[in-house]
Amino acid sequence: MKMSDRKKKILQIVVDEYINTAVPVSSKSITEKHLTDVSSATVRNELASLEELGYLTQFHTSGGRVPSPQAYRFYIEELMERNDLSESDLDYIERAFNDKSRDVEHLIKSVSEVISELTDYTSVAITPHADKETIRSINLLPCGEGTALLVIMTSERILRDSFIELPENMTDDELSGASKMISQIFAGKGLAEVRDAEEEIVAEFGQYRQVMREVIEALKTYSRPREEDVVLTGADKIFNHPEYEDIENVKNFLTVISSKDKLADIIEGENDEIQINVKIGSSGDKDVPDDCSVVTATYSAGGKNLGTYGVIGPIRMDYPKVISVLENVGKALEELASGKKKDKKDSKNEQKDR
Amino acid sequence: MKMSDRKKKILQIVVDEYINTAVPVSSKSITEKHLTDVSSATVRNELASLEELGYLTQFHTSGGRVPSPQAYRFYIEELMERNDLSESDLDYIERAFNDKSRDVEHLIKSVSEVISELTDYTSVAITPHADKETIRSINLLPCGEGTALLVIMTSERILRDSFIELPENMTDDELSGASKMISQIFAGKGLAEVRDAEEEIVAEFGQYRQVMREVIEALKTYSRPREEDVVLTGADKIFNHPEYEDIENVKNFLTVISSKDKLADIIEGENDEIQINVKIGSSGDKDVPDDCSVVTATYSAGGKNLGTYGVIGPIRMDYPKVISVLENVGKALEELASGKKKDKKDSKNEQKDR
DNA sequence: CATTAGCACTTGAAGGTTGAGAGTGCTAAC
DNA sequence: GTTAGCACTCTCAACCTTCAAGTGCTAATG
Repeated sequence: MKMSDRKKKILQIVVDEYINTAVPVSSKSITEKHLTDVSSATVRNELASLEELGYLTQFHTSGGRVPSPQAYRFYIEELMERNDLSESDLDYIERAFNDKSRDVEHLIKSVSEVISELTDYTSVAITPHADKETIRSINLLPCGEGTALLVIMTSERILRDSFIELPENMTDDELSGASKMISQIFAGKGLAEVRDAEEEIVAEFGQYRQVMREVIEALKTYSRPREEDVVLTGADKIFNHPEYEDIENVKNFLTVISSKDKLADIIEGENDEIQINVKIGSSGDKDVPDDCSVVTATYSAGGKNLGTYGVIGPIRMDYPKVISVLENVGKALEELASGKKKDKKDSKNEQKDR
Repeated sequence: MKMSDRKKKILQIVVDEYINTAVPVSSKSITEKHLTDVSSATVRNELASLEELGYLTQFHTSGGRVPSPQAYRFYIEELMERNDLSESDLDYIERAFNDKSRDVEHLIKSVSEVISELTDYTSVAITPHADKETIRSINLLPCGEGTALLVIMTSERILRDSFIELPENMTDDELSGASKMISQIFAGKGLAEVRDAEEEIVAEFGQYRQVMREVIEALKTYSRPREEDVVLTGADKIFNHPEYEDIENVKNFLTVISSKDKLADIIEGENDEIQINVKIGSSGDKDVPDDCSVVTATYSAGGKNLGTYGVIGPIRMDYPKVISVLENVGKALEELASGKKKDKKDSKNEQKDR
């Protein structure tokens, strides 16, 4: 059955209304507030039909109707009206990113905060996956007791959280020599590439074979997002939404967000080329709770991936608002990145508008 | 009024029982399970007296009695019986710390996990405060686009999360020069000392004044614990305890733990010399929720501070278990630290037993 | 043939009643 | 000082009733 325009209109009203009020919507309320030119009986017929099509559900026969996940998807695809952010919201974004963006790790935190604050949902962010980046240089800094700090500069950022064990009696000078040598060999190679080619590389390496092996070992820890790469902000925001008066929902939610591993899986989706990605309920096979939606966006500026950001919250989410915020934050980041580069080096990035 | 031995005994029974069952305890249950040689009426008299003394409270006249915060304090001071950990728990601790303790940041995570797992409460940990440490060396690594990574080696560990902005056109060689110079001047000084002496130091510094200023600026961020220094594990564990069936309690709890700042304040107490520290309810003026207890321990080995660890949970906490776990984890850490040092350098740390 | 008025029907939420069960406080006896 | 016994209080669950909301259906209407 084809959806008539009126059906669409009614579905849109239901979703809008339910998002705003969290109360199942009745035929009467529709005719009173939005569709004053038909009677509630007519709307009832349409509602019954929409229910048959799988867009609406009722908890019990006298309780009004609630959109199904399918309805939300349709709503986002075709029905939703973008509403612009308020002046104050735009201001807030403007002021939030002045010069904090020194590196991805810091940036990610403030962006995540902004998103959570403006949307009133819990925000999750994850740094871009290091695997695809190429190594620019490798530094080994002595730090006493036979260990060294490994600092890897990649094309995109700095990785600095690994320690390696040194052979006995290695002097600082030898370490510095090894550091330079390794750096030269790895420069220009991809992180994943080095990890996988392991044996050959170590073999052709003489004196510093052990150090080399340790370095490669350390590189392996970057194949998965680390805990530090996943940022969570505003977990307590869920209590602003009535679905979380129910302890079971809170339990679900908290269980998911207390594992950074799970979080990483959830928001690190296939959203490489897609700008904004919406997962509703258990749509995917991932371990998103049935009653949650996740909206994510991957930002990049000047070819540089700036991470994936998103919100996680109830299915009854204010999608227009969330999507607006994500879009506007994205714009602001692009401007910041390209503007900054221009200031410093006269970059050739053209402004991207959508 | 002086507490008779029997009163103490009864109070102990009440606290033990309530900790285990979470159900208000009645005079009858006491005489049935523990004090079989007196009648329930006698116990009732004692209970009434204990209530008058402020150790017990009743919700309603027929609901059995519940220990007050005061009772828990007394219990911990005088009544509690330490029970040894089970073999499997000891094993678990044993296996948990093999060679993960490469540096405090990593150590803190695994220790926190162990504590949460064994106690079944949410665990919080915080790295030692950098302020008291002395600087061993300072390294500036170039990382493109006019910025440098600042790596500070202190007496205790490595701080490596700051970036500083470089003057225009500074070459890598110049940077390396500045790095060495700054390192020499700061070596041996305390972190706080350098921060506070700011102006004098900068003044007597010539060529690299701007870099210097940036370095000091960066040092300032270590005066407070950073988000990365606070680790939270097992937040979802609270649902294993019946007090958190109540949404209000969950709300309180989640609000506190979702701010790393607040968490830091809570567990970073005055427990410098005290081994184990227990805060019950709103005993202090801190922002511990009224219905929460916090038990913390600060570990050190060989004069090296290893951080503060603890659990946060309901007032009705299994103190004997928690304290045992904290003690045993502490022992294991000491052994690990001294054992390791012995392996490597034949350290002179004598084994500390208690 | 789509629309509508009208009405019976279903359901949950709120409020009240009741009885059972638990636990205490008190008193009088030992 | 201890205890048996009993009246009293309070909660909890079950049950009922009433009320309001909202629907589905039917028959009338243009």
